[in-house]
Amino acid sequence: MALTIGDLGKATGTKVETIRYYERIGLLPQPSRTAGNYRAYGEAELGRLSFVRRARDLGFSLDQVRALLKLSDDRSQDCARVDRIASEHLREVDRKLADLSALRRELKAVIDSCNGGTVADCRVIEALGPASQG
Amino acid sequence: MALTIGDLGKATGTKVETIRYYERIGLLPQPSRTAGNYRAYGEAELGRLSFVRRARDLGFSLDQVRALLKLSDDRSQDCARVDRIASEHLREVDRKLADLSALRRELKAVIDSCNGGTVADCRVIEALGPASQG
DNA sequence: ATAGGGGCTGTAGCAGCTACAGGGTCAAGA
DNA sequence: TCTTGACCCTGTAGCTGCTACAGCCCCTAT
Repeated sequence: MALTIGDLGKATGTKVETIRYYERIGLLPQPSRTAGNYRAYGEAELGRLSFVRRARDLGFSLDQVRALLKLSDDRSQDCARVDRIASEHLREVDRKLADLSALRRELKAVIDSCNGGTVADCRVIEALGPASQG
Repeated sequence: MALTIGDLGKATGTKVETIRYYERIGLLPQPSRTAGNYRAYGEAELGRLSFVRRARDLGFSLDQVRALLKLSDDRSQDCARVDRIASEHLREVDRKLADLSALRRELKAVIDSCNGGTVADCRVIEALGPASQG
């Protein structure tokens, strides 16, 4: 019935080392141990790790995940605090998207300017050079 | 005429520690030194660091920058190799953009589902939970 | 002479893992 | 029963790309 760390990893798509890492930094509680000192997990731990994985997949930082876990542990708390964390994360994602697409535009322009001679005439190298800072 | 490391940093918008770091990892050559063991930079180094900065701003990894620098040093090389590095980077950027906007969509959906009760009814927490994996 | 603002080296820290080394444990097969 | 091999354990070091010290030296101005 109890899951080994390997089982838990397979069930959640998490590497064993990562699970131990999460435990070490206090994101996951220390599980009980078998006689042979193996970690033994149950449904609760599976749920918690799934939560962590899902939040990580949505791009939350480990600190944010920690905060979300804490909030989710106290079911009577105001949902607004959860919303605040998520919304701030969304704003950050939007910032990253904007930055990345600006970068993409610029990179594309540099690449497109290349007409394929030697490096001496290469627009990519030239675009990176000090003379073309502006 | 020679620039100190601080001058070079100001001229390129790079922190002094970062310049020393680039030197340590071999991205910048070791500059000559003054009698008092200060690094002394000239125009060449300024150009090289500007190149690095610009490439970094375009999201190239340090390894990619290293490769680009090597290519740009040999002006007779085929431009195609430069293009290949840049194009691969572009593809990577496109992948990241796609991932990030998928993530954004999902995150937005989770947030929008919140109607603001307690955590017990919070859709955000629920969406993160193990029951909603699919 | 001294105070400050730089410079120098070397090392440790950040996120978020990942990858060992060097051992112990456990179930299955010969 | 013994042994093989897959798994588990701890602890530590590595990855990217910096950043931030500590503890020192140098140079200029007053």
